[in-house]
Amino acid sequence: MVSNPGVKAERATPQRARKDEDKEARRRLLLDEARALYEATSYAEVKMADVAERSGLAKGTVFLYFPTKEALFLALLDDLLFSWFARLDTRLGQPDAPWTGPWLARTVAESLEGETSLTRLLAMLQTVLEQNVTVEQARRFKERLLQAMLHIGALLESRMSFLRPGEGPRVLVHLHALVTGLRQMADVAPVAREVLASPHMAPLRIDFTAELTAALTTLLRGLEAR
Amino acid sequence: MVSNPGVKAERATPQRARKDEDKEARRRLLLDEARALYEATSYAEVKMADVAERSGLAKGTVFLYFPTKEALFLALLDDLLFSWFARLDTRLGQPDAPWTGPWLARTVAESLEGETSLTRLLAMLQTVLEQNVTVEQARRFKERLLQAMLHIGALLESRMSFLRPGEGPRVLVHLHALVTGLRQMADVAPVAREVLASPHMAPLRIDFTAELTAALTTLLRGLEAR
DNA sequence: GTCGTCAAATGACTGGAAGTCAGTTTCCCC
DNA sequence: GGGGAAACTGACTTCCAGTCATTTGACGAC
Repeated sequence: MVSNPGVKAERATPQRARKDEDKEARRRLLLDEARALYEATSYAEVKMADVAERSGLAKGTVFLYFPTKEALFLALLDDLLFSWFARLDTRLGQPDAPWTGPWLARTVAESLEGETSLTRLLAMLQTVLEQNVTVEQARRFKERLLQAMLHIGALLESRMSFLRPGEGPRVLVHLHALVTGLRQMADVAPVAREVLASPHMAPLRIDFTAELTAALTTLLRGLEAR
Repeated sequence: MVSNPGVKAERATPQRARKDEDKEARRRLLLDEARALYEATSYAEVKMADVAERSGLAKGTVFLYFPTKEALFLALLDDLLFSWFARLDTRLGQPDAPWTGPWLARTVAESLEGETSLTRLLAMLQTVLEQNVTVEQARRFKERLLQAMLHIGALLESRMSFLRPGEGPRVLVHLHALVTGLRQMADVAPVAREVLASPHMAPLRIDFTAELTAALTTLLRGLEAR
């Protein structure tokens, strides 16, 4: 790779990332390429060598930035999850928000609409991603997750009067469970997709957004009706 | 392995399983050993070679009974799931059953109490187990799952008057989602267990049975309160 | 400008597990 | 008791995550 002397590259990352800034850019590049591959296939089908190739780097280099494949994908999940939390936070902050159960359910479900990568990764968090990762990385992730859940949980409690103290985060735990579980059922392996195509299988075909909205609405109604 | 001529073995499986009956016994043996290993460790840590060794067979033999590791564990899940369905069915058939929401929630949650293997496997169904399995095996599994859900779903509808037509199976879908999601959160990787031990992490520590009972009760109350 | 240094990058190599298959052995039936 | 079908075996292949000795480019010192 030879730099072109005629054109002044605009903040192109050099061949060697020495500054923290460039390292960060390289890290991002790897996450983006990993995500692109993951969206096109599945976790098992994404090879570290492919991530490297797409990024224009050698395989060994990927392992300088992420010690294991699981660490790479946990970092990706981290990224997607907390940027989603931030977006949800913004949406919930709208001044004209009605704060009814159905509204909240719809808002949450819709905010997860294009977030397939996020919810798919979330469904693998404990069974796959946390299996081969340093305690430190796991801690940082859980710590941030806790922060976010306490923050949003407190917001829920302050706005929805039927929630008792401590129930905000709890609702989020149930939400997390529903998201994880419904994504599993909705986002089905190619093999199973074929199987589910036949008409009588309809009850097992899940529309993620619709089902999440329904379940969450019901759950909130159940809390309100005590 | 030499058979002892002095003792007449009681229905011992011969070295070669030629009768269907003996093949079935061998299949069971493999499933049991796989389960034992899985309960002691995790999916990734169970090696096909270990399953073979524990069963007193060669590695190649395991692959005569199950074409892939995923197929072996999907068969195990199949076993556990449908025997659980049968037990649940029995429990629900008790003549003195009160058929209230909280009762149903408790009954279901309690029936899943010692079933950690079942729920752990369920949480991996789509993300891992269906990834490397024949269409045929996937079809048989889904087909049986559908049967069971329609059966139990119909039972729920007939006993709980607030359920509208078609909502029985739907409740089961949400139940499945909750089970899957809560098991993920409750049954945590060793790394994460250490992380979650600190006191301020309490909101992220989940008691599976308690949380499932709570969520399911709320969900049913929400349906009743329409 | 160029030279020395050192961290970044490389890619051939290792280890380990799933899955294969040609050869071996058992046991059923004639 | 012997012939043959098929169950079983385990060395071998393949594939991929992860390693590490070596190479190379960026940058500061002069």
